[in-house]
Amino acid sequence: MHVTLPDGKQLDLPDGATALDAAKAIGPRLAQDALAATANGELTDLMTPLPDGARITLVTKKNPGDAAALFRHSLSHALSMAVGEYYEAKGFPKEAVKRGVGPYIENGFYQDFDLPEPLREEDLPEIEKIMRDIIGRGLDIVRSDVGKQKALEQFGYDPYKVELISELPDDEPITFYAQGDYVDLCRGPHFPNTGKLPQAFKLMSTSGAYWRGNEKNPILQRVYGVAFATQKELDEYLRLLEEAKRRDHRRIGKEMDLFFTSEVIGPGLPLWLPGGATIRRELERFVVDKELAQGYQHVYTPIMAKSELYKISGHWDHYNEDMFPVMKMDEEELVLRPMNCPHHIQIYSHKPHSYRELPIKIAELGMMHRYEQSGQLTGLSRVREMTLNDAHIFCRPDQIQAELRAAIELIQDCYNVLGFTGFSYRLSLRDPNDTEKYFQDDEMWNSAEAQLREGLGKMGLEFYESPGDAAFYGPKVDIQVRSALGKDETLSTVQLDFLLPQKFELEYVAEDGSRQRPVMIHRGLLSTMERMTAFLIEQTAGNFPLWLAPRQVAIIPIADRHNDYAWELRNELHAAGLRVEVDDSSNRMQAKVREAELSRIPFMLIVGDKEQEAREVSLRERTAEGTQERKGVKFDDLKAELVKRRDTRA
RNA sequence: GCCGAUGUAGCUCAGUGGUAGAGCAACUGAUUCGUAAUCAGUAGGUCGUCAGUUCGACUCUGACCCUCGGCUCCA
Repeated sequence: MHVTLPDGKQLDLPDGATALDAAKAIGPRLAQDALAATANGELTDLMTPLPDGARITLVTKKNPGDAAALFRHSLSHALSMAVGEYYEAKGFPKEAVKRGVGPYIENGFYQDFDLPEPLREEDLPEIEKIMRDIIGRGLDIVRSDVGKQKALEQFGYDPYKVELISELPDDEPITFYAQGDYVDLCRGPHFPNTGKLPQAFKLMSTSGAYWRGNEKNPILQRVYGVAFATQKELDEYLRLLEEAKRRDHRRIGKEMDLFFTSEVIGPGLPLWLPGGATIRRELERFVVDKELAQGYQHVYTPIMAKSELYKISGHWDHYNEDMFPVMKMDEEELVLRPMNCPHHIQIYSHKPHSYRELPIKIAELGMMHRYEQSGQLTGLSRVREMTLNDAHIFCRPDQIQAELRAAIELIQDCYNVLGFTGFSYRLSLRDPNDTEKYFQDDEMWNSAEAQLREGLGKMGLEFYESPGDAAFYGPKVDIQVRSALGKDETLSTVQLDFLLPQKFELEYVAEDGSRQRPVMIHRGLLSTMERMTAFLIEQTAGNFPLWLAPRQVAIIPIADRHNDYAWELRNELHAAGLRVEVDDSSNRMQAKVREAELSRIPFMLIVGDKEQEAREVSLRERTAEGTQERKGVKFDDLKAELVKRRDTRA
């Protein structure tokens, strides 16, 4: 056989040769340095026979390519081996430790175990020590092929391995990887020797995980680790985690007195304190004004309805279990609404409509309730009562494209003001094989999906398709916004729906007097007020722009004799609608500055003798670049500037 | 919901069976100060809830509740 090297040279090798053989043929130095290889662009290891005629490259420290995937995977084996030794040292037989899967993941790896006694977090440093020892031992990682029968015998004690092996084809050899006396079923690829694994890893946490992700299966204990090629990268990653903690909206929400939950009121039911309520009110004003300007009509509809309504819409079939249980009143069954659309549909069908009226855009800050699983609740981002910035556009089929464009442009416009720059468009389609989730009407789906694709194309937007992410009633354009921590979150969505108008038999009178069926576009802009607020807190780390800041201006008199002047300025700013306070405590000015900084108040007006005399202030402003000081600023100019900044939401 | 961890003053946390402590915040007094902490004093807790063990429980046991991490990456 032969292989082709990156420089185009051909290398003749004996049949069944591995990448290590190839490296040896090139030179002993390379054979020493090689960590892995690629064959025809795919990552493989040094122990696996190469396909004849493959184009190969060798992975080394200097040419690492995707080596991280390999060493993370090999580290999960080291973890697996270490846990085995840990329990053996405790006196358990080797067979007492059973193993689920142990793949590499983004930034690291995990391994699932079924253990004779649970592993606690404080055991992790000890396990980590054994792992480092295993690396130190410099064990060769050896690949071997075994027949299915023999594999079943070897792992007879481990029901999970037996299950996995049983599902493999009978006639193909089954691959094992061994290091020292530890052997595991694995398709690889792996590093050639434990001694080449990086030491820049850390075991992070343990948790429960169902065998094969199915909650009907037994629960295994999962150990998570992170791993990088260099200590520097690991440190950087750990720093990022610290940063995430620092920005966590639950932490900042507490520090800034924005919201809380009460055990007496119930989990997932947040209470908005005055500060959080201010942010929310500003956001609501902002978005409602935008919508009104775009021809949306705002309504209020009840937060409950007869369960019958959701049976018609189809929500009942799909989300029954995620709704609060029905309340029986007299002869009626009521539910808290999990969605606003059926209510807006009632508004539409309240009276007949002419084609001339369309599009009709019904909007609401609509409160909804969903019975989220208790383990899913988090701060403001996953709650059981939420207010959705929701709208439903009822239009003629010939208006779809214009309405799609208008909806997406409105979203872009709002993102611009909110300072969201990193976002992408996801076209969420149905999974045609999932007959359970999606209503069955190929023609309707094809047509709706084609309309969305056309709309995105016409706007020249880049997008990616995601089958299986559509709503049960139709496909959608989801706008994924990159969070401060680099995770994509779906905030806005535009969904095309031919189904609900049919289910509720919606109509309009066409030009020729015939009855026609309108199309619905479901449009979420700012998501729920809860989620958007959480997102903004993390985005800004609590350092809100002036218009959103719960506390906008702090006036700091240097000594008591400046208090009157401070209050005079405060009253003027307050009259101009700014959220302003005077710190007339007996603290020293430095302490007052510190208090205002810690409270994340964007503007501090410091006033002493000089300022008072000239009706000036000394300004300390928090900017993206850091603290900025401006001395001798005319108060009237500053007031105009603040009002302007607030009004333009700059 | 499931696995694991956690719960002590408003906040951050200490306290390994003998009636609970610190710093910050609060309150009182003194201080009047030029861009991130002035000093002194006072007050503040049915130690998540309920039961049990014990002469005695914040501490040990059990149940429940809240919160946190995970259950999405599949040999």
